[in-house]
Amino acid sequence: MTDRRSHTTRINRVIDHIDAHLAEPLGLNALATVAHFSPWHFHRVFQAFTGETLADRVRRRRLEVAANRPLASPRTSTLRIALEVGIGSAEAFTRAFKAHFGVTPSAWRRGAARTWIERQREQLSKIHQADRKANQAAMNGFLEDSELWPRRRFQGKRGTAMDVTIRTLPETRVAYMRHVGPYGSSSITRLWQLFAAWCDARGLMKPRRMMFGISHDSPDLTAPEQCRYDACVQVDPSFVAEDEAGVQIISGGRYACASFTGPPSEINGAWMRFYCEWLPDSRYQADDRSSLEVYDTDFSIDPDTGAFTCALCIPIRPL
DNA sequence: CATACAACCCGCCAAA
DNA sequence: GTTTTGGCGGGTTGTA
Repeated sequence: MTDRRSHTTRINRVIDHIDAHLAEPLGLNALATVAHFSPWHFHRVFQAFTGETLADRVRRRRLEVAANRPLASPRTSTLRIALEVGIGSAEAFTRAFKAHFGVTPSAWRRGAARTWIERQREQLSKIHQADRKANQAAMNGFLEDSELWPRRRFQGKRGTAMDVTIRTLPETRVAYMRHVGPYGSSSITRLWQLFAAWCDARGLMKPRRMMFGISHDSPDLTAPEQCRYDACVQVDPSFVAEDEAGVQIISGGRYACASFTGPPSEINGAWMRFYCEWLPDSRYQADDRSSLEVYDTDFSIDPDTGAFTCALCIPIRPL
């Protein structure tokens, strides 16, 4: 139990390291070094913690990133894509890809991706359906329990046309607690509740700080149970990671930002509209950095509806 | 926490 | 020319 928590930071560091160094060799020995475990012990701990083997994890991430790429730039060869994500040959790529997604990379490009994505979205909406009550309950619990957030009533202004601005966000050091599971579910509300208490105990709530929600995975490609979400608070360089929470750097750079106002149950729909309606018609494409929810220092919650305002930010580069 | 061993997978050559 | 499949040796991985 406490064992599990003391390992959380080290395992998460490895997981983040994998994503940040996909193109490089990621063998057991190298990653065990990152985690400060002996290779043998590390293998066991990692598997117990994540449910998948280290090599499986590395391969899965490489394939997911690769699968995302040809959608944006169909011109680059599959070999090049394979090399960019750290798979050493076209043959290995084809085989691994087919084993994971059920189709060859070229078939994926010619439309198979669509059906995969639709299946993912169906799956997720079923999860949301089943989770509706729990989500409501979590929100109520959150509102009753927490005096940490300022209250403010929002007038009934529903989101109509989303206005999007391109912003350059600074690199930001944050402390975070991670949840792995379907996006938009009640667990994430509970994560924030937990995280707010954790922050408050360390004086990170009283003078308000920038806070962030990070979505590391694309819910269209990654299985719902494997999607990572981090609740984050900005911290000074002197702040060190503690058991339950790690420290990471949010990449700066260009983001497309849309304002969202509403209860947590609606944020997933807003993300979908942003990605499906705005992004394809824009002059930008998403890059490999993670999507962010940005909660400004004037953050507040409507005590009746649970509505709040935040910015949804997609990392972008020009087409 | 270590060793030892079998299975698996990557990387390479060839070819459809 | 690019992508996929098959076969194969050898290194890595997973587990007893």
